[in-house]
Amino acid sequence: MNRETAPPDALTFWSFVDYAVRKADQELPAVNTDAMRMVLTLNRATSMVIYDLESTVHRPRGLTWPGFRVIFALWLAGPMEAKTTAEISGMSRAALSALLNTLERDGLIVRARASHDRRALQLSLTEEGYGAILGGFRAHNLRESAWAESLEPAEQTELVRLLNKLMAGSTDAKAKFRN
Amino acid sequence: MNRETAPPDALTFWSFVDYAVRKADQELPAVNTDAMRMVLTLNRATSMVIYDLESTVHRPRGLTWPGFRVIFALWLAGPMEAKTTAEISGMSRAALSALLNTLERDGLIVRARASHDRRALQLSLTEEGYGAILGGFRAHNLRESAWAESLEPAEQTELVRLLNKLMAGSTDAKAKFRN
DNA sequence: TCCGAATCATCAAACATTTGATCATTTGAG
DNA sequence: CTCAAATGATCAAATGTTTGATGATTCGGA
Repeated sequence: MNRETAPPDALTFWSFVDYAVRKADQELPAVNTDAMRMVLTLNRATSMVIYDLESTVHRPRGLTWPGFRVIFALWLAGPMEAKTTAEISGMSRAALSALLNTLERDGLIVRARASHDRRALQLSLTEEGYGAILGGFRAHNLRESAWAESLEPAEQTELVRLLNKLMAGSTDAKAKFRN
Repeated sequence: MNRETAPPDALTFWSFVDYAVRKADQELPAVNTDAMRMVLTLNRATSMVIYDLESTVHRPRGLTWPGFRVIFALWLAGPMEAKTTAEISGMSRAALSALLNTLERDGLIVRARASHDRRALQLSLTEEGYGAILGGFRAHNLRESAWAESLEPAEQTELVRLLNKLMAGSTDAKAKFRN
């Protein structure tokens, strides 16, 4: 890797992945450039979609993206233990704990001790929380649809299949999971 | 949507997408379930990969995931203006500003005023920053490779193609971009 | 039954991100 | 040339995440 090489004239968000892969391939021995490209691209595509959804749909309605995920899970799967909520919405128990402070303060959810186990926490939506998701989900799904229209139906299916296969392989990859 | 329906016996990280899509389809009119499934799956797959890379490779070496992204960009594309760094690493100028405080304090990067425009900031890696990325990138790419092995080579290529097509469609989707 | 181990939740400190405001510098129209 | 508008960077306040520690409750083997 030549530390003095100047960047190309127009290094932009769009050209960076190609540039990075080419440069790493030239300068480093034994780089798996396909894997590098896959992870870089996956990261970027997701960031774009999430940023769009959060900034156009949820923040204007008073929810952050993580807040939406939790309310969404509670809306779909009904009252449940906090441990389950954390798992299905893909966050650590500690992160959920902090997030619940905001959601509870805003009157969207209610915390209650579980009857069968006084360590456990039972979460449920308030009327206001129910209303928040009702209002937001339509707009959310419309923007999801706009993104999905970039791909043919068969391509959408294939993308989902590939992502699921990638996730399923995490066991073989000995990937680390959240708490 | 039935607000009283109890969640299934075993609602887990793995079963949630199927459950959510089925439930929404049953209970709501006119939901685009394919788009819903695509965005949910994209989000989950990316979270898994990034969490694994951050927690097994970068945090143990003293870098956060965003910190790595910035050092990585500077390593590959050489000294550059902060504005460019923010753009290619997918963060807002304000977020980069805060992140640079940490990286500068840790002695990994140097801030300097650009000569041609005294408003602009020129970023470059220090010796220590250069060493940090040299040590970490190998491990990073090895884990990327482990993830990529879940897919056949042709599937990796196809996944990247579909993600790029998705991103390219953001213009038609009138997606909102970062600052 | 008792007590150590496991489990559930929260806390604390450090860090990163968002939006919106502010300050310094540069640009460009008149 | 002048001054308002645009641009680059930072700041401020609120929020969410991470890791590691601490409390409370339950479980399970001796």
